[in-house]
Amino acid sequence: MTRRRASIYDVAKEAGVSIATVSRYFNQPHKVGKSTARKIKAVTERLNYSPNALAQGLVLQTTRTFGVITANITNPFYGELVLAVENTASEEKYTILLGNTDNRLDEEQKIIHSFLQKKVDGLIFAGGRRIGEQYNQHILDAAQQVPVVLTNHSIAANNIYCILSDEAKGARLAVQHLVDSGRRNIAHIKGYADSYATIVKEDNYLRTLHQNGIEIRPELIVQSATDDLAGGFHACGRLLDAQVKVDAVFAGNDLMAIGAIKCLTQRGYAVPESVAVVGYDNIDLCNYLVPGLTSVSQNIAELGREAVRFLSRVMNEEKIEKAIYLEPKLVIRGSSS
Amino acid sequence: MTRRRASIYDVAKEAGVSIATVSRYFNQPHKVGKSTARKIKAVTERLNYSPNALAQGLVLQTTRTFGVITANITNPFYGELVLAVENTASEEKYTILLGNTDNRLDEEQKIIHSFLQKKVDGLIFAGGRRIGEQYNQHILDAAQQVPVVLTNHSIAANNIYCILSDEAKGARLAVQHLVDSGRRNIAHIKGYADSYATIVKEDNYLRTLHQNGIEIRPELIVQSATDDLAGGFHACGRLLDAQVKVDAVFAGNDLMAIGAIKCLTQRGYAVPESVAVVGYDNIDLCNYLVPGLTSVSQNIAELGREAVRFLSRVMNEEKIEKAIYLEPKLVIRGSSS
DNA sequence: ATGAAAGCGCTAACAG
DNA sequence: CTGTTAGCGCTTTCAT
Repeated sequence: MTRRRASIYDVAKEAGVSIATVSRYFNQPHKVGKSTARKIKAVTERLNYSPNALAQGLVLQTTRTFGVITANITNPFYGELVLAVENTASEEKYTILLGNTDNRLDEEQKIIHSFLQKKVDGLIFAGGRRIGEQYNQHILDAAQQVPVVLTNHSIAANNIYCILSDEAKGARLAVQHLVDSGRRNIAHIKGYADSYATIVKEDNYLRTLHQNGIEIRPELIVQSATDDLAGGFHACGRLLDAQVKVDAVFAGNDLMAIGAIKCLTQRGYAVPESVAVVGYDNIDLCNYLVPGLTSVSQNIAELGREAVRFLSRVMNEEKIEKAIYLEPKLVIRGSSS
Repeated sequence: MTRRRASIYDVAKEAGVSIATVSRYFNQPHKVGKSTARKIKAVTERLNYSPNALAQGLVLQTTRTFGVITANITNPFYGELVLAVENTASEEKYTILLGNTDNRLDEEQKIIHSFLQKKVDGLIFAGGRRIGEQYNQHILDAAQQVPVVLTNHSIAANNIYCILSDEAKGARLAVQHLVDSGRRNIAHIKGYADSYATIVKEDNYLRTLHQNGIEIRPELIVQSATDDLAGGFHACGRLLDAQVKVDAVFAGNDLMAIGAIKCLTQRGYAVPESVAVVGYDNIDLCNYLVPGLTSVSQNIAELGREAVRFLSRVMNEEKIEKAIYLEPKLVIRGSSS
């Protein structure tokens, strides 16, 4: 049923040449005689031969495989990111191993370990990272063995490359927009407390309010248990339970924003009339919600493309910068105007 | 910077034993003496050694890697499916390679080829497959080498296993629900014309109308160019342009339904008051839309889990059925009542 | 309980 | 232009 595939020996024997010549036929065709090449080609096709990547990997010390580690692939933000990564990788003849951490450190460690054992040529951490030494150590360890790319997270170390969209600016754009629309009671739904992105966003939420001379009210900042639909929904519920005056919500990402809108609507608040909502990430879905969701665009496709580029340039031993920055952009839709 | 990792030889030398013993320590620990084991353990930790999976794969003829091929990972349906697959695979110590075909046959072929070359132990096709011989041939070829699992698509052949949710029944549930709610002008937005799922759904849409004595009007069936948000939006636009009387829409999947709702709302139709909308897949998002989206549930998590189970049971040479069926379930929400 | 050696499939000197 | 051979890192008989 699953019979052994032809090996390079089978091809060599059938074609009446040595395995070295067969190998050359695939890797340095110009070094093979015309007629020999023809023979090998014929046999290759007849036997449906193609080189065993495991054996190649063993001798070449490269697998043309990248490991992609994501927090939650069901979040379209990561879906779009992984898509871009896969597409770019595929163009450059790389393949990707996908791991999902579910935001759990032990899972992440297991995945890294298994990817390294499988000899990936590089690792891409697709966002969602936490801050704190314990979260960095195994990244640093991994970087001892393969180049590592971090998206929206920064660790300064050898062999670690970062792609940062300026989330500080993004958060300011979002909050300033709400202020400019006349909102003064702007709540903030935060993602994971110890995530880099969360801290930056909250910081700039506070900063922007302050700059506009708006009083900061701690009760307007709610922590979401998870950074997804359910998280946003429940966080918003707690906000409203507290009976504070709210006329706008800035959520840490689009899913939480959508969850918040659901909650607001259920409780009779009109969006955007009584409460304006702004999300973050600008996933494709924002365009198709009713009303459309105002959000901060991260240029997800470019994020993914650059992640792969970093790695493949390291592979090619090109000289490269340690980090690049992508500009965020506010996209205004119906949920806030 | 990326220095060579310790090999089994390094460990053997440091521990003063042969490589065979080190290998046994990892694979058949009971065959290794207590004190020898202690020595090896110490060296292993000091050298941070772990076996090279490439070399293991080469000799063991198994990689503990499955290839997962998806049409469009940004669709949360596939996201949730891949999540379930990844989780289950991880539990069973497997790792997954992810490929995205973007619904293109040539891409699919390239991915299959590359996965087989990397010696995956099995292949999972996560939905979105087309009908037609040219779409089946390379699946059949692949099944010559590794077990193949198809979700929501059926090919009867050796080494191919199918997980089918009864989409015929699902479609009937959806349409019957609309009929029962008093709708008589039920439109259908179809996905890719040559996809198995599309054909089954349209067929049962027609059948259900017929059984209820409702006249079938071909102009109520619109073909979407892509089975995503934009596709649903534009297909619905064409439907409305035609000025036909419509009081309900059954879309081939949730994304198309969401796109349709956006279109309807933009043009002043109230959902569900003037037009009811039902989707398919019941992605998590359905719960959080305003109004909630009525949809047919596929039990995505079970779909993914079973896919991996099939493969791992084949690996363990267990006897297994060729196909299993999952029951669909209608989940009624605000978009239709 | 342990070691020697063959072999998994391939690439890259090196020699001719 | 082509063949021989060592070696990538590992598992597994077969001896001892």
